[in-house]
Amino acid sequence: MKSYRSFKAGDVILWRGEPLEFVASMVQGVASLSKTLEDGRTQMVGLLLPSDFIGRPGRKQIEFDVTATSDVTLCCFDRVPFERLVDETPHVAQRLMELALDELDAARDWMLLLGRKTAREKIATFIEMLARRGRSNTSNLTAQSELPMTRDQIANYLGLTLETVSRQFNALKKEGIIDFKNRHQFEVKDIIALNEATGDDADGGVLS
Amino acid sequence: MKSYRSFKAGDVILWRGEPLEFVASMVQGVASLSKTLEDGRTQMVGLLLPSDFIGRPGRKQIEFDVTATSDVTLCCFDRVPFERLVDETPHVAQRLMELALDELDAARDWMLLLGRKTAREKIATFIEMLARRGRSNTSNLTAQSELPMTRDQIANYLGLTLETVSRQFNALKKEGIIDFKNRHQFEVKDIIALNEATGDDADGGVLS
DNA sequence: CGTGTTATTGATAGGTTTCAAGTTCGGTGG
DNA sequence: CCACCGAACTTGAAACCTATCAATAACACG
Repeated sequence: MKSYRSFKAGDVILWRGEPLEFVASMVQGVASLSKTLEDGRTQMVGLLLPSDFIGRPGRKQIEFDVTATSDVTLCCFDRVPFERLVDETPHVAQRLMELALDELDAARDWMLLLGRKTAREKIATFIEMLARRGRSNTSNLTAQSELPMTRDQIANYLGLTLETVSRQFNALKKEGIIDFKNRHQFEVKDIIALNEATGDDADGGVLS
Repeated sequence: MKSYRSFKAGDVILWRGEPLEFVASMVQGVASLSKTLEDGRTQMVGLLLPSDFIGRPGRKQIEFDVTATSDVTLCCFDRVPFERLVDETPHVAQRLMELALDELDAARDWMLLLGRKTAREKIATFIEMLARRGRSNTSNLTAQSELPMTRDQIANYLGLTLETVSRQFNALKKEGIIDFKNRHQFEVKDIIALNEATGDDADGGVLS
């Protein structure tokens, strides 16, 4: 009933519409949920990080593709016994509800970003999000952080083109707000300015 | 524990961050969920129609404003007894989970629209959505439908400006795809063309 | 019938995309 | 170990779409 499965960067984990035979928990790596228009334009509609959950009780299929962004390891459970577990354990059902509501909040934040933010604001928001994670609270927010995707994937996440992503990264670098150790390691040099560049309300209670 | 409350078009039903004292079910009218950036740009992140539910078990506040788009009547329940009900009735908890997952799917469709669709595609998608509702299945999709919001509200829903909304409506009218009886009553004259204008995959199984 | 709100229409400006070269980087095989 | 090769990224110029600004028109309500 429980098993581990691995995927290499770029592998498709689940296709849209495919019958859902298992649910899973992310063990390591980054995966993305994405939707595609008829002519090939795509938009990521979610990001899966370690400890995130794939699958939904009561649904036999999903409306988006799930793709491994980096190498991914999943801990999978057969769907049928899992659903029995959910039915019998109110605590588990409640936890799944929590997760769904968290995802919904995240989706709505992203809708604001996609619909109303400029390219610069989108990039700043994305960087701030990455920098905030890992270094979960007080400790120095200005340390090295990992950029876990290519420019093209970032563009699909932010509703931009890869060229615009590249330009905005380098603009922020030129202004001394961030710096790159290499293409996938960056450091925030000026959190205040970064936060101002997001277009959001001041600090969100994280800055001193 | 149960009561009815009315709001006039434009009234704010709930402010972001306000402690949530009740949950509610929409009885009549249209309400919208929206988020606002520091400088006033706003984006609707959801639409509430009759029978939709407001509130989330286990959460004491919400991360967006809820505003009455038209005159609205709500059927309200005090939060505390409602949560007791949810805890004690697995069937209700399950139903709420369903609703949350439906909202999540809708939010993700909207992310694709906001991130990747052109103004024309956004308008076409919006119109098709309105036309599909009410007339829930087979019966003539090409009847009068109601436009339940102002151009400005539509713009905030689609991530556009009101001028662009107006121009795209009139472009589709000029092409004979839709027609307006007045500013808030329209008719779809050519569903095929409308569907093609959405940018989505063919028909979604609704056309013959 | 005014009067204010909502919608249309036009002209212009601006931000992103698109198209097109280059460049850097990491890995691979000679 | 180094040269090469392809993928990922950067950079530039032009085109295009949408926003912005501004004026007019249509509508709804008293």
